[in-house]
Amino acid sequence: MPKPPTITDVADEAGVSISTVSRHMRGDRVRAAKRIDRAIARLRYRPSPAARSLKSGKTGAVALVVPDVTNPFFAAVVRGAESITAQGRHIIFLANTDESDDREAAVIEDLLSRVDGMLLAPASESDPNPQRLADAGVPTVLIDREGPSAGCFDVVLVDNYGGARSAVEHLLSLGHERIATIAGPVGSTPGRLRLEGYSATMADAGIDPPSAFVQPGGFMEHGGYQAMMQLLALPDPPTAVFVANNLMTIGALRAIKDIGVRVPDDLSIIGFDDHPFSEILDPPLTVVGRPMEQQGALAMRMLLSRMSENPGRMARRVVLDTHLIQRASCSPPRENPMSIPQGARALINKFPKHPHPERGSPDGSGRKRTGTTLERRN
Amino acid sequence: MPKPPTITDVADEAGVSISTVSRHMRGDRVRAAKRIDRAIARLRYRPSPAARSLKSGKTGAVALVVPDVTNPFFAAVVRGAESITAQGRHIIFLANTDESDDREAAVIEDLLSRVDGMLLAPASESDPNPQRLADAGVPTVLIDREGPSAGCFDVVLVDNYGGARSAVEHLLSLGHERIATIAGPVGSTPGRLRLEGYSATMADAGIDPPSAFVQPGGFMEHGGYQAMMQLLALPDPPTAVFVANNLMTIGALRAIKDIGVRVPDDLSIIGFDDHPFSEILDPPLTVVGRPMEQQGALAMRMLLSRMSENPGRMARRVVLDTHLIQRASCSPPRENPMSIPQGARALINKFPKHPHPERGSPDGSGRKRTGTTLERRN
DNA sequence: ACCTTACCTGAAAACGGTTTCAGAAACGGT
DNA sequence: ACCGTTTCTGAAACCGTTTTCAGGTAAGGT
Repeated sequence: MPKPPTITDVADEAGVSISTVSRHMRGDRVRAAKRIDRAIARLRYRPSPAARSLKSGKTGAVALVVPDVTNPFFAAVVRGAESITAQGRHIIFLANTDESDDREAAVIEDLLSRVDGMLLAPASESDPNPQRLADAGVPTVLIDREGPSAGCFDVVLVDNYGGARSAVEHLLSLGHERIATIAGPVGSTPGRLRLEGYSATMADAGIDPPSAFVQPGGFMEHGGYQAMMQLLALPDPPTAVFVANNLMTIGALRAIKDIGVRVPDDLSIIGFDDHPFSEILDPPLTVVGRPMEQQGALAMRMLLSRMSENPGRMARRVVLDTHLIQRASCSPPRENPMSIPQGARALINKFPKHPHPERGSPDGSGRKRTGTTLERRN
Repeated sequence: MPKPPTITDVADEAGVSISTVSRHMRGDRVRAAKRIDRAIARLRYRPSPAARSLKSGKTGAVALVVPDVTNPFFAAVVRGAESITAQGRHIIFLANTDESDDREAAVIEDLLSRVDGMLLAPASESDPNPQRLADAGVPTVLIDREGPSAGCFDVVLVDNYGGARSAVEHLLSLGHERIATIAGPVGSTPGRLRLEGYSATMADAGIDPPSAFVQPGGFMEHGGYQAMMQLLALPDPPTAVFVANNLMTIGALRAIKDIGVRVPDDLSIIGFDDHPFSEILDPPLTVVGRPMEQQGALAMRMLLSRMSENPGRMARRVVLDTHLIQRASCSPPRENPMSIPQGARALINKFPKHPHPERGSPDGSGRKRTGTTLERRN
């Protein structure tokens, strides 16, 4: 374990002072340039980031704080952000917050003094953490979600409202009226806006959906599962469902599969966020798509510019467009109301309002659909 | 932008020397403890990581270098690793290498002096980078892939060979003989071992598959797509395919869907690595599963212990078990050879051996299946 | 030769902590 | 009251850079 060489070693080797070496590294013209380069190469010298940032106050690092890297959307954001820093001289700290304000506070506290800037997807809109960052003077760009002090931060959003609207309008145009939604937490920007988009579009169409048609799913897979179960258990179930995020869509589709409902014959489904798998589902899933990697890349670009430019500049607010990707999970509603198989109804009733702890046992994964006896119901 | 308080400010405020403050922070008994705490709270003092690591030589950070966070497997690994450090006093640098040795070298060079340890999934087995880390004295744990100097590094693998074997044995037990595989790069540990598992199991069964039954897919989605196209174009196509990773499986399924082959009637499919979507595919996908988050968590635990314990300890090599998750994408082979629809054959021929640059145009995602009459429903 | 200007250089002072060292204060036993 | 311990303390050195400052040297004009 030979200790790494310092600038002093290089200076000695090259027969100059450390100041000269330092200047050479910075790019200044220096007489001994060649000798210094040789010394650096021979010694395999790398300047110490710690010493450097102690002196300069800059760390050369950027933090990226997201609720969950496992969510393909945030994975894409990470990738997009990373693709920008990769070319420049910044590296990325990554942290998960598990959608918790407290965890987020802890994470931020940790990262605060280690970075020159931060990309943050706040857990909720009431989250006080962005303000904390502002107080500490850390340049910050919010991703996908707005904070409580909206307007004070750079932020990169997508048109959640418009996306939801286009989804619901698509369903309306197919002739659906009994349209339900599985919504995210209203405390988060996407959760709130996608729900508002749904509600407004329904209202515009002159439809006042029953309150049970808005099911909270918490942006989690099992929440989507439960929510869909609730919808299917309704005496008068919807003919179409707009599921407001990718994870919940998986859960909802699992529920649909468990019950044996046919898509799109019995029920039309439209999700939010595309995924490679969406295309190979049967039927291929219609979704609201958005430029995910671009969202991350753009946010990182904005952060870098905010870090280098005048920091007092007005906050920028970018809203990216969504686009409807029509596949085959939506069709006109059937004339007769959908029928839920007998055995399935028992299964539905096993999932009442209260959240269940986790996804079922590992073995449950192989479960085949239940019986197929049909029972009319309205 | 009030400059953050330093230890000197705290010392002044508390009326002691900086040494005393420093000792108090470290946990030593100190008379002025209470006053110091008050000063710290009042000033919102946070010690500077830069100064700290300059003196101590420790950074409190750990690097996690993976080929691609967008791959659900690595996303899970990140999450697992993160769940371990979250409790302790380390934070994570994340970097993608895009499966390139060169990019990896650059990334590592950057990270080298900023971390106390590194978790690395090397791009290839001939990758010289782990050795570079060893030379630099950075504690390193390899994830999922072994380096050239196997045995010199701690490493957390899964039983790739056994997993592949169980997949192929499953197909054999169903009566298949014409079993093909879509393999990863043989230069990588999982690619090589999963292929070896396939080959050995076939040999044990007394079967010598034609060489065209081993299609390289490069662990990428479009590679899996092409590979499956190749297999389907064979005059005598396989009755079952073992796809050696998750991304390639998506591509393979897209190809299958595009051509209109029925699973499992025409072709049995088994993938490697489970995914929430696998369960809701039609038919649900049979896969070789493995504990992904645990793999990341375990690797991180090993790294932390290696960093704290005697660094000269023998390298540990952990191999985690895989498990077969039987769903519905495999069945006994049909008696008559599968028939490829006429129109589809033209499509197949559009994808010859040479790799195509990227996944088709963004708009291609909405493509409906080509004109075949094969409609399937159960 | 001499002075100016333009470069380039090395010594030294930061940056904000940790750690060593020697000494001061408190303590306990006689 | 004295001495030997133990516990606590502040001054100062150090970690590896960057940056300021005051020269020093070479080039250019007279």
